[in-house]
Amino acid sequence: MRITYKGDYALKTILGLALHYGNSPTTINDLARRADIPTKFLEQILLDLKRGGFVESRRGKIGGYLLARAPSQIKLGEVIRFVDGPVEPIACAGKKYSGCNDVYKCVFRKIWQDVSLATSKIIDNITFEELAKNIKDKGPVYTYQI
Amino acid sequence: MRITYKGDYALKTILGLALHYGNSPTTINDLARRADIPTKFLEQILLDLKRGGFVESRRGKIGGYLLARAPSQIKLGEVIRFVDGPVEPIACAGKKYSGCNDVYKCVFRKIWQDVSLATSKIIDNITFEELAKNIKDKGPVYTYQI
DNA sequence: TGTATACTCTACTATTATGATAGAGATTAT
DNA sequence: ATAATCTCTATCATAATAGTAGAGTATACA
Repeated sequence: MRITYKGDYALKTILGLALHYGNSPTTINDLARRADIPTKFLEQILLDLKRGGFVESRRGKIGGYLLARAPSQIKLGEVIRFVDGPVEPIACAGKKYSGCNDVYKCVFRKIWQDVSLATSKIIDNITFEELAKNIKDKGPVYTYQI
Repeated sequence: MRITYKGDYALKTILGLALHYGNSPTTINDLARRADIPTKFLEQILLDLKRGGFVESRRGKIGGYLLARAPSQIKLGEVIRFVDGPVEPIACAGKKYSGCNDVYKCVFRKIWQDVSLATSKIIDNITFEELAKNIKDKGPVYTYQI
């Protein structure tokens, strides 16, 4: 797994929305400013996240973005996989892979699968509700660093 | 962590040499043919591995490559890190990182560090001696698929 | 001492991914 | 109407990846 800037921005943005969950929509500009993300880049990322079913949008005045689901229903791993692709360090570790002559004899494949599993156990076991709680526990929301 | 072709080739090559440990040098051509690696690409990789202290070379007729250390003294993780870089999924998970305003408040950093640690525990806990043994246990050496 | 074999070194190239930027268009509250 | 806001497509610069090419150097052996 490698987290790109795009992935990093996506996670920070979802967290930003999670901290605002239940309230009015947040604008792209606000989200970009708070997490220090180039606005036009974030536009594209948010469109992606919308297509992925993670966020919803409202157009026009008082428009902005909202989470499409409760923070407790969004796992870290889901977002990462959607934005940055599979967590496997190499394609041959994937379940469906069959590119080698004899995958059963490859001693490395098992290791990459172990790594993938260990990674998944971590990222699929934490939701944005917990992440938001961690932030809130650290101090007033207006000072958070995401 | 992402394993590139270069990394994959490097690992397979070290394993190929581990299977031949104690014998005469193996030529680039042999290594390339056995693991289905483009010869000229493997040349460069082997020069890298030599600079990294993983292999030694003999020039001229009956020349070729040898492991610089016993397979039991070469860990998988060492080779991966040398060829493909740090295992951290994002730079901010590194020990020395200090790029953010306040890394202590970033809820993601801890997660990436957990992932890095879980990955390291796997790849730093297996040597090429064990990998070679796995191969040998699967059948005659001349049929191995690395 | 010549020559075949094999490693060494530097340069070059094609393709793709990444990280953006630009600008025109569509929607909506007031 | 109009200002604020999201939407969509195109474009671009840079770096990484995965090679390829070719001339040069060292060595065993006849």
